[in-house]
Amino acid sequence: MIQLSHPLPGARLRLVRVSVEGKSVELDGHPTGFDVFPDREIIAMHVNGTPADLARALQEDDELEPINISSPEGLQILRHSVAHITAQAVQDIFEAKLGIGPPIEDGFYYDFMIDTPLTEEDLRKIQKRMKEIVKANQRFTRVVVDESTARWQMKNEPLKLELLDKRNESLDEGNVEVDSGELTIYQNIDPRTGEIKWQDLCRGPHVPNTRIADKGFALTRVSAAYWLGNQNNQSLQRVYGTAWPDAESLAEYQQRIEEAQRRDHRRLGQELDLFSFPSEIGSGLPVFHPKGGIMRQVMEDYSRKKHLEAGYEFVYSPHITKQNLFETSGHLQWYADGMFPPMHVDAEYDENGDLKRQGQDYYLKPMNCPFHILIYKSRSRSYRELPLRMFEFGSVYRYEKSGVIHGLTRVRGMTQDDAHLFVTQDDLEVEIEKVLRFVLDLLRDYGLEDFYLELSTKDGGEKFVGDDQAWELATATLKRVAESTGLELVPDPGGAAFYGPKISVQARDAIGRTWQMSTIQLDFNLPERFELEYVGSDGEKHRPIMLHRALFGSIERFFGVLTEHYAGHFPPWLAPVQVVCVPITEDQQPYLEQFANSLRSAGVRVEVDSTDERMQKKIRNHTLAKVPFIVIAGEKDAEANAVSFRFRDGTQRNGIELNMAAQEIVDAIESRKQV
RNA sequence: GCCGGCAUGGCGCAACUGGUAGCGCAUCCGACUUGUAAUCGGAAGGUUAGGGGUUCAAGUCCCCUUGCCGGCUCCA
Repeated sequence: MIQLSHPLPGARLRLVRVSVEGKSVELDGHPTGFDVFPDREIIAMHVNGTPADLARALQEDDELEPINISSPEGLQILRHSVAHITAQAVQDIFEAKLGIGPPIEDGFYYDFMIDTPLTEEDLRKIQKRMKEIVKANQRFTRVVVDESTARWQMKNEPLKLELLDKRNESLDEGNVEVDSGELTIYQNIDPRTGEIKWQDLCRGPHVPNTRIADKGFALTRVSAAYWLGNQNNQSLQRVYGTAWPDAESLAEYQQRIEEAQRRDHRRLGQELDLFSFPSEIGSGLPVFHPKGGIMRQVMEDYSRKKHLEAGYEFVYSPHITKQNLFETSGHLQWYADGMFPPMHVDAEYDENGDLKRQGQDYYLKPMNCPFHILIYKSRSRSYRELPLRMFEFGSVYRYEKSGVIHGLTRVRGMTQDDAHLFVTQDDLEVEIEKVLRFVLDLLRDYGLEDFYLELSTKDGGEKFVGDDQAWELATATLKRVAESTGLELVPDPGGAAFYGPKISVQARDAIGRTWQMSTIQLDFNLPERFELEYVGSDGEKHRPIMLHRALFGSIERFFGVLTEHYAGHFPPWLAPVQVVCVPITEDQQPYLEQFANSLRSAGVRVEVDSTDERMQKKIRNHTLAKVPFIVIAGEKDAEANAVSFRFRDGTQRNGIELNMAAQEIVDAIESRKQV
């Protein structure tokens, strides 16, 4: 047993026995968490499993666990507290009403109702004020209130009053302001005067004082956000910030952001001359330049080869079709908003302007599935030919809302590496398993290694086709297959499309960001709508099950993801230019030309830099262009029948014999390894 | 779609409160011929995204359109 406080001799004691991290402790007087956790790194605690402020008075038999500022929960509390400081600063400077201010990944935000939008300069002012508040070391103080007191205290905060109204209706769990338990207000109190500087309706807990935020925070941006995330509600000003236990962690975070910016595929696409978005063409419609073009070709060719090996058949379909097809498929009912408007053709009018011939509407296709279905339906099918796997690099067009278009990751015109599989109920599980393994293997070949799976299931609601039993069976099958991979499986209840559950493959890139890649989607809907059939061994007609499967999602998006994953340092097999030869003087040019020719005949993408730049400049140019192999030869190399390698990271290897050099380059390309 | 910001030679940027558009890189020409990240000199290149307006005068102020950026909402 540990005695934490030392009572005066002879004083009468009121002893409180609590358990601290499983150890029994006796405390005297009116102890709080501060008595148990004096360490400055401990900013809050769990009391009987519930997070609480350190200032909370301890009760007999309380079980206490510390919350360290650097733990995930501690960081959330810190960030939430800094959100309060932000709000106080904003209200000190502007006439603003409070929205909500929760912690988010790596930071927090706070929403405000404010007449004039905030600017970058305002952000600096707010941050300056925040520093003053931090310095003043205000105490976060929790006050339990009843509803009428809360309403009185928040009488000038219309949005908070709205939250109190909502509390009486139904409350979302995880709401940081109020929950269905007791109502609390957090007051920021000046430690010298005891004056209440600011207060907010809030569930807490919070750090003990503003000083704890110290040097580890920064406001990052302002933007608009809808009140309660509903686009029918008013638009608020959202201030984003980040907060960390110390200045070093903040700097580290800021470096991480900079690193992500350096990797931004939009920037690298420009710098490396891979692709562009000519505004003349239209928003979200990329063109691939020769360097990006060859990369795409390599990516696609490799994918084709693998699909062929895995028993897929290649099909082709047009980019537009008559309206009727998308009526049958249901796309026009469900997704008309996301489709480009129709083009009306073939209508003819006489000289009076009267209709002579009925025209019709054609649509750009947003999906390939109806076309593949028509191929399936082109003749009757036997169970013997199932599973039937149709693959197409299918170009689709979706009318994405203007505000969501983003580089190559969200476009209006894209090419899906799309496959549709028609399977019997009996083959379903085996086939899903095959598809999932195929997908993971192929992604690994492109250099992504770290995956987890997400299982999107239906969650009540009416917007679903197919009977419950079919859903349950399909969901269970997907789950079994997903689990068999041994990868982490994250449930996504309610995430299913209306026509079927799905597994999606999420990949983590080189700097730990996750991207949704492939989806494997079950479809109960389309086989029904198109009345797909096959003849079984029993001679009867049966309905096949359809699987939709996009592997990269879209080539464009995958291209963008790979660009960011590799930061433009593509492995040789993908790099647009694999080798550049740099002669030290003009004299070595023919020597290197010959070497380059031998590589070229082995299929290597190689250039000889015969410009009259100095060789240092050439090395710089090709390093910046992120060419995997720079092959240098001077007089010494030529005499020795050798060349020198220089790599993107600046390392070099000199005097490599010509055949060895060529072999090494070809091997690196063929094995798809990174150099 | 919504809120805010931005748009200047191929690229990256400059031009104070309105006063006749500059720089670096890249490009082209010439000189130099060099062992691992920028040789020197010269030339050419812009109706300041497009359209309209205010003004003696607009890159700069106002309106519309297009595109981009940061978020929100959305993503079959």
